[in-house]
Amino acid sequence: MAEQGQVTLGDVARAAGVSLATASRALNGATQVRADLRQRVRAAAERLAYSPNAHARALAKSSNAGVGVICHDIGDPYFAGIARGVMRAASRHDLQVILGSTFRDPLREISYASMMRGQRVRAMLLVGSGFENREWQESLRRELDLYRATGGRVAVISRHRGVRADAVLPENRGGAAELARSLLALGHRSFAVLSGPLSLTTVVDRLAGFRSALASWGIHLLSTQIVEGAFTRDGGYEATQELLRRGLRATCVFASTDVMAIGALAAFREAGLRVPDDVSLAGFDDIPMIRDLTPPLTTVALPLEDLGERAMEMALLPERPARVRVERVQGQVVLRASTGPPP
Amino acid sequence: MAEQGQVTLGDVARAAGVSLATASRALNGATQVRADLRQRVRAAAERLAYSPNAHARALAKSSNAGVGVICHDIGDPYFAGIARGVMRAASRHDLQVILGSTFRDPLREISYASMMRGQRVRAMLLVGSGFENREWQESLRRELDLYRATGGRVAVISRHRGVRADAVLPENRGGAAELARSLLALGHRSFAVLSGPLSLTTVVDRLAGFRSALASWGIHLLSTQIVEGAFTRDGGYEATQELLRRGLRATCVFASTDVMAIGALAAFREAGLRVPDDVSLAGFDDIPMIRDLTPPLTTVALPLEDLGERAMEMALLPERPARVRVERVQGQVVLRASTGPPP
DNA sequence: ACGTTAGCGGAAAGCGCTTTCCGAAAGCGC
DNA sequence: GCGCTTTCGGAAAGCGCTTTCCGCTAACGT
Repeated sequence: MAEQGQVTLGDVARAAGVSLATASRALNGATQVRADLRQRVRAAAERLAYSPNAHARALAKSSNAGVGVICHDIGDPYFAGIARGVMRAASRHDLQVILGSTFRDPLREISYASMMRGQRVRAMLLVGSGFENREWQESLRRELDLYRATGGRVAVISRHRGVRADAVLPENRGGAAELARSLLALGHRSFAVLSGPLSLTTVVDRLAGFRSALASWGIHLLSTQIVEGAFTRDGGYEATQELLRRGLRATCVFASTDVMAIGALAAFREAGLRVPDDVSLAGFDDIPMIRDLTPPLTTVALPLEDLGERAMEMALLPERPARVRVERVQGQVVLRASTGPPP
Repeated sequence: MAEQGQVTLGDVARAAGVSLATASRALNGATQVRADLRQRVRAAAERLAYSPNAHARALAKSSNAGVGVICHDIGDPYFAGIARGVMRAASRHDLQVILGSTFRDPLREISYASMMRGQRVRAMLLVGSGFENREWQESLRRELDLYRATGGRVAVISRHRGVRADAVLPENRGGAAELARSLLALGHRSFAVLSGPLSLTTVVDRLAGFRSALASWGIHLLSTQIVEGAFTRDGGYEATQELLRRGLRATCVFASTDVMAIGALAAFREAGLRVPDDVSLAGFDDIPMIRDLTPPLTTVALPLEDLGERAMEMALLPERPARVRVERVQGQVVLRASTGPPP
């Protein structure tokens, strides 16, 4: 109980009058120990407020009861939703979660990965689209390869050209295409896109899917009608303002993510444009809050919490099979009041 | 590079042709090592893709470069915002973050705390109101005392009767009182409250503050006009429905948190009540999204990200002083369009 | 009642790293 | 040029736990 004092297994053993080895076995319950002894050890441990040193244990067993999770921004509802699923899964497996939030800095992503490798985490989860930059992809891939070489498991959610790993992949292309078809069915023939940073694969895929669906109707996106913005509410807001400055030549706007769409909604409102009467607006992800906007936002729904749970489970599966596993997750188009027929 | 192979400091030392001790010093840079040797060691480490085993290091130094953070629900925007601040601070100090999400289960809270004690984290951060249950408080307090007895530091955000720890305390009472005064100033004289679970100190404080401000105007809350609900959007939604069933006898409704207020807004809309024309609505916290609701929500703004950063910094301060430190954080009443004069 | 087998508990060898303690080598003054 | 101080690098002792290896006791069969 002293400031410096750490109660060790040895102390417990002594207090219980057994050997160190017996104490260890009694507490971990693997091998047989006489019931009364086990009881005595347990009691001693309790009495001394013994707390096994996780590092010593990890070192001795050369395995660790932790997993690492790296995301772009834990404050973003998209990641927060996924993180919730991850926590659930981890808790089921009695694994602690080490969290990294890169704030979209690729360097930080790599440094987190490296730190987690040093921690010898059981598995690593990369959440969110990777960076399109070859150099970083390369660094990250190297880091992950090293990690796997020592038996680590890697899974990713939605991403990462250049990283060969088990993956839970939202159908970004397919979802966006499906959304485009729904919008076409509403009668829209001219579109604009508020795109996230085109350095992210997710963004590229969603744009590609959307575009290809339009193309098969012979509709092309004007380059002036694609505005790139940050992956945030304000990014969407500003991109929309830019779009309006350029002159909106579309009856329907697709934002790469719901978060951006929220910003767009605000910008439209400020500009005096009514959604969906003057312009329709759709997003992607189905983060919880958008149901409560006015109007509620049309989107492609992703089961965020599931995504997290499934990726975690996947990373925890027994042995790495020869081929990477890929679980594709369909997005579900949800038409809400933010989209309607063109004016 | 083999499946099992872990590159150790010994391997690096051998490859560099120096002793193990020298290798350690060369890499950590504390003591003097000849420049050329250090270079050789660095090169060898690089070549072998050496990754220091964090557990071995933690064990040897008996100190760990991690902090633990326990919150109720990482998926909740309130915690997500705080978590963002925490991550920033931790990243500044090169500390890894172990995250626990209790999903409002006190048992899980205690088990996280205990696990983090086992991890010998440098500091522990408890985020979110504590449970009002004496028994849990007691268990948690014991766990934390044990943790501190071995030199651990604890800080809390917003909470925890029974836990004596450095704290960042949002002025829940004061903020709610201030809000009440603003609402009174708008002309309201009859109020209803959508309260979160009364087992949480935060909720109790906010209710008390609100109530006391009313009391000084001689206004009392009818017990039928206080409805308890879960701390979620749906909790707010259902509590509002219950309130309507009981008969709304108020011109203004105060929800303990913004998240609940969002549910309330939906429920009012469904019931055909216009906000703020028929009823005014206010929340607490100022989570980002409520600015974009229709109408934008009046609330008491808390600097969420700051809260996280400050608590983290506080927990990391050099030595524990004799008295616990307390930083009080004022909430700022932000009047938005969800409140107006009574009908 | 004796030999055999099974099973329990103790001693000890690590797990990979840090760090103290020392001896050796190098640099300095007079 | 000799003795002394100063550095620098190596050997070794842990950090707290798990686990193998073994000796011992107890239980069983005939």
